[in-house]
Order: sequence, then C-alpha cells, then structure tokens
Amino acid sequence: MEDAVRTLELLWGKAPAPRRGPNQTLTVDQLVTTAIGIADSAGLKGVTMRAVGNEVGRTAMSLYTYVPGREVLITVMHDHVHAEVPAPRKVADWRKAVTAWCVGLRDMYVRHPWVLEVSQARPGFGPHEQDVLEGLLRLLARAEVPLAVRPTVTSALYSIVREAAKRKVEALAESAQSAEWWAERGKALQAVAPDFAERYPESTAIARHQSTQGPQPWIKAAEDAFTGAITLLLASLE
Amino acid sequence: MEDAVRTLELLWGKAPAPRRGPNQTLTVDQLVTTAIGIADSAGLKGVTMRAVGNEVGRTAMSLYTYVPGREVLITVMHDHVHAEVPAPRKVADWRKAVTAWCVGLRDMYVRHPWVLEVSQARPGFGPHEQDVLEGLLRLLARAEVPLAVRPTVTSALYSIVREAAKRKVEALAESAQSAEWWAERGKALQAVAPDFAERYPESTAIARHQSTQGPQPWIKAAEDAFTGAITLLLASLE
DNA sequence: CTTTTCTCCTTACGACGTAAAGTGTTACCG
DNA sequence: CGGTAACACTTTACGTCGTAAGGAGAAAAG
Repeated sequence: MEDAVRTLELLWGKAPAPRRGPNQTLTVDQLVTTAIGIADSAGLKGVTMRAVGNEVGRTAMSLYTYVPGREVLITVMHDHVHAEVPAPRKVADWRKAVTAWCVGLRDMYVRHPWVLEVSQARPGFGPHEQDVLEGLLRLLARAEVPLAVRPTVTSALYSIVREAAKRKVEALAESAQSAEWWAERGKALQAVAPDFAERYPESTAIARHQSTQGPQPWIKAAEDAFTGAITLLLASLE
Repeated sequence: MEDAVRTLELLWGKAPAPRRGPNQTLTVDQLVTTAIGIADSAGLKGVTMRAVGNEVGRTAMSLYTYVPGREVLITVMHDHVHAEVPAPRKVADWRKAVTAWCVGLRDMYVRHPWVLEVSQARPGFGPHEQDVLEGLLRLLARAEVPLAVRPTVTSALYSIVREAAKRKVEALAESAQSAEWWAERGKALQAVAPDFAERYPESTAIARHQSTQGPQPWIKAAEDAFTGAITLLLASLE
C-alpha cells in the first residue's frame, strides 16, 4: 500500500520534495526519459536499474532514492508516453474522430511497443493516461452514446487498438526477415504437418486469399483488420 | 532458425525419438503439464527450469535434453492449454455459436491467466491453437461472412476476448481486497488529484453510474463490456 | 569391441533486483 | 552554534535466474 501511495504521488507530480540532505542532482523525469529511451531500443527487458543508472551516470542503487523500485519506474514511464497521444479535435463526424483517437493511440503503441508489455495491475492511472481515456469518453458523450454503453465501447476500442498495435509491431518485425527465412519456415511447417491444408481448410483459404493482396500482405491485412473492426463496432451505435 | 524448427517439431508431436543413449524416463508432455501446474499457481514467473526440474525429480540442466530452453517450453505449454477450448457445436444461430466460442476461449484464459503473458512472437501455431482458430473460421464460413472480412472479424474477436479475460482476472483479484484497501486508495488519489472530478467529468460520471450497479460493480461491468462488445461487432455483419 | 550419441549431473558464469551498511552532505531544532 | 536527523550516493553482498561447458555413465550403431 505504501508503494501504491508513493506511485500515485510520482504519477501526479505530488511527491514531497526532500527537506534535508544533499540536493538531488537528477530528477525522476530524467530517469523516466532515460528509461523510455532504453525501452524503445532494447525493450522492457533492457530497462534494468543498472542500465538506467549507467546512462545517467549513477549506480543502480542510487536510483532508489528517486523511485522505490523498478516496477514503479515502469509505471511512471507508461503514463509518461501517453502524453504523446493527440487530444481529439472537434470534428463534425464523431465516428471519424473516434477512429482518429484509435489511430493516435495505436501509433503511440507502435512507437513504444514495450508499453504493451507493461502489467495492467497498477495502483491507478496517471494524468496522461487519464487524459486519453477522458478524450474518448468526451467523444462518446458528444455522440450521445448512452452512459451505460460507454464502458462497453471504450473497453472494446482499447482491446482493438492494443491488439492491432501488437500485430503491427509483429508485422513490421516480420518484414525484416528474408525470403529464405520464410521459405525455411514454410518447409518446417510442411514437415511437421503435411496434412495442414486438409485439416485446416478455412485457415488455408484465408492465407491463400491474403497472398493475392500484393507484397508483404500481412502488413495490409493488419491495417485492414484494425480499421475494419473499428468501423464494424461503430456501425452498431446509433 | 534451428530453435524454430525444433519448436515446431515439439508443437506438432514430430520431434524425432532418440536413437542411442540411456532411455528417457520423462516425456515432454510431463514437463509441459508440470510447468502448466506451476504457472497456474505461481504465474509465468514461477516457471523456472529449477522449479520444473524440482517437481519432476531432475535438475534444471537435465530438462535441456527434452526442450532447448525455457521459451520453447512456454510455447508448448501455450498450445497445450488451447486444447481445453471447446470445439464449436452446430447451432442454428451462428451469432450464438460465435459468442459461445468467445466465452470458451475467454474462460480458458481465465483458468490460465499466464497465457495472456506469453509473447506472441512465436515460430507458429501448434495444433490446438490452430484448431481453435479454425473453429471460429468455420462458423464465419457457415454464416457466409465474406472471405475478405473474416480476418477483420477474427482479429477483433481475439482482441475482445483477450482483453476481457485480462479484465476478468483483474476484477477477480481486486475482489479479494478489503474495503479498507479501497478506501485508502481513494484517499491517496484524492490527495494527489483533488480536482479529479472537475478535470475528468466523463470518467467520474461513468464511475458514479457503475457504483449504482450493486456490490463489486467492476465484475459486472467487465462481463457486460465483454458480451456487449461481441454483440455490437456481430450486429454489423450480415 | 570401439565409437558415437544420448541422459543426467555438477560446476560455473553473467546477469538481475534489491537489502544492508557505510560515507559524506545538508537542513532542522534545541 | 552544534548535535542530530534526514538524505544522496556508493559499496558489498545476497538470492535467484537461464544456460554454457565439461564430465560420468548408459545404450545403440557400425
């Protein structure tokens, strides 16, 4: 519980300043920004106290005078990057505005894929994350979606956005693989499941259909699935 | 790439049997089943090679004669539990059948919450996971959903199911907290953000509305959001 | 029978988060 | 003003992790 209180204080910028002792020469913000940089290039696994300490010119243990632990640092990082999500603009078509909200959040996740790996068991939201949710809720309020339906819609949209971001990150990573790599993988699958097509006719049909969609079909497929799902979901409202 | 081939072999039960040396006295299945038990009680973090080895009466290092590493063991575990998802039944109402598919998968995730933490970067599906996907695709085919729309629908449904499972797991965990814990948490938030209600009127309205829905409103809210989202999504198809 | 392959163990390494104790700095309070 | 408390920072250490490397013994191949 003490960590939860401390976490909320750090999230909302309300941590009491030290009153004695040597002056702090770093800020929590510096640690957070440094850790975000590391996560962006090496993933969440790269965010070790030693790595962050090394980059700011301190030892790992001295970071504990700023944050109570690694988990709290990650929680603050998580809220921090939500500041990058653009606030909704006033647009006549509320469905377009909701879609833009989804794209903005999805794009933030793609720029910082590690965010999707952060545990959702957190003491609460920080201000930036709360702003993002409030932005969506305002769009739904303006569209006169009933109050009782809003949690359903927000929940579904968050679901779609997060999974779409994961898929886009994966799709981009898969694009980096060579044709040889793909051929070997196909061969390996054929070796272990020679009857794949007979067993899974529908999955095979989808794969065949997608292979007619141009180069790197999985990128287009991920994008279509994302915007298509939003469109389907919003079509029901009204 | 060698690990990928080995992984696919293990997933599809096509790993070549050893031809010399002492006979293996364990099976990969035993390791997988043991590891699943550990994950179910202690989470994915509890699945260490030492923990699994200890339970089967071997050292951690000897497990490497069965699986090439911890990641592969987890991949096989992941496919294994997908066998618990019931195959779709023939029902006249295809929307009901799809909803049942979602509930079945969601329930599997809730029984094994660690599955949601398994990295999606895997060499490919195993048979059980492929069966689950094929089951859904067959429902969509029978409902005559256009081939090009099926990836969108499956992607969205997976999204909704996974996030709903996460929320249910969290909701159940939160139910275990005392009223005192909740009061302290509310106080802590009030202390760091005294102007919360003014800043976030829509979020506050939702919280107020949900607090009128009976005890432990977050459990009902998570369930409503799940079934509501499926309903909304399927309503657009036809 | 010798060689090869395999199961299993032992020892060890590098890495991780963080506890505990120590050193030096700054502010508080009597 | 001086002693004490709080604090930034370092050092040392601990327990834990995945897995590399090497060795011993078992079973099959040639």
